[in-house]
Amino acid sequence: VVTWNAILSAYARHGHAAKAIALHNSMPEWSVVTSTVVLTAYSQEGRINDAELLFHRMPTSDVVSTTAMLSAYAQSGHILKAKRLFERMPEWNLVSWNVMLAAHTQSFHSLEAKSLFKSMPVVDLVSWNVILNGSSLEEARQVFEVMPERNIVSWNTLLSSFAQHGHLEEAKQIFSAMPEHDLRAWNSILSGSANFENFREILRLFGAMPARDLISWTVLLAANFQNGFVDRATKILERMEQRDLVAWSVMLAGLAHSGYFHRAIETFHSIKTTSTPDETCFVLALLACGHAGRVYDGVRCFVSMSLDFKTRPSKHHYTCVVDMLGRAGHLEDAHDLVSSMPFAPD
RNA sequence: GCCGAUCUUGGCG
Repeated sequence: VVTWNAILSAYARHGHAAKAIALHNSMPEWSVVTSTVVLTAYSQEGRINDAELLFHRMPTSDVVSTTAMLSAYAQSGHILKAKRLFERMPEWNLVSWNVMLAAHTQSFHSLEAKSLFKSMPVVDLVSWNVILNGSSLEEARQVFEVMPERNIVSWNTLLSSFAQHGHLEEAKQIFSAMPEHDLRAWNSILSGSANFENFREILRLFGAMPARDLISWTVLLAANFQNGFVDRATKILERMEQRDLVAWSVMLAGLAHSGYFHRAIETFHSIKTTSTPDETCFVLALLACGHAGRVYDGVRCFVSMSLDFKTRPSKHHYTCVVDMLGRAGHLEDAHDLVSSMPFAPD
């Protein structure tokens, strides 16, 4: 079991949560550790219901598995469930406290986070990093100064706060002051520049990077679209050695944003041949169909979501289709869809 | 003694 678990967690840790989930069925024996790894994998895949089901079916649970469930709730935005579980836990440790802390900052409840932080029996560097991450720009500087120690995560957190808000001068100062630069740091600066600086600067940074990963390439792809270089962007995507759904949706969004609705729809069809589109891809495809006036394709896409891909259409998807039908003058169909959808119309 | 949970980078909203 120990060996199997090690393999499972190796998959999960390298971003292959789906493989870990698939693999665990063929294991001869299970332990709490197995369930915890799979629970975390479900959470990474956004399958919160499966995580919950697994958790409730576990023959035994301990602090670690309960904390994993807590984290799954927190990451999926179920803060109330997280709170309830936290209160019912038989024992707490530093990690479970940190998870609750992060649950609050991720929901922007910074006051609650602060009071929780103050009430914690012990705090460590992770707790400080969570607080740093939940701080406003002005506070972040102070928190960073006051922290008893800092690591690369602290530096990256500070850096990305400034970079994401367009304070690039300060971000660059922080970058130069950092003891070391990992890919995350480079990517933070790159994406900050992509959103707030001119295109030459992005190219310069991209060229200056000691290494590039899928995220770096995706940022470059998006930057090309933002600057109107549609053909360059297309070539970049073709030459990327890996493409995930984020890269594909940047492509879809970029094409649609530039008015190439038909090319976006073609792209969507080619995505389907190699991967399972996620909710964002479907939204973008439906929007493209709507703008291109391709009602038939849009409806087919919408139907195939649940039929072929087992993806439950969200309210957002319904809105796209209703909008598409409305624009095309199919008012009755639009109305029928609104009355048949499992959401309250808004 | 060995395997599992928490913090930092890219897409639509």
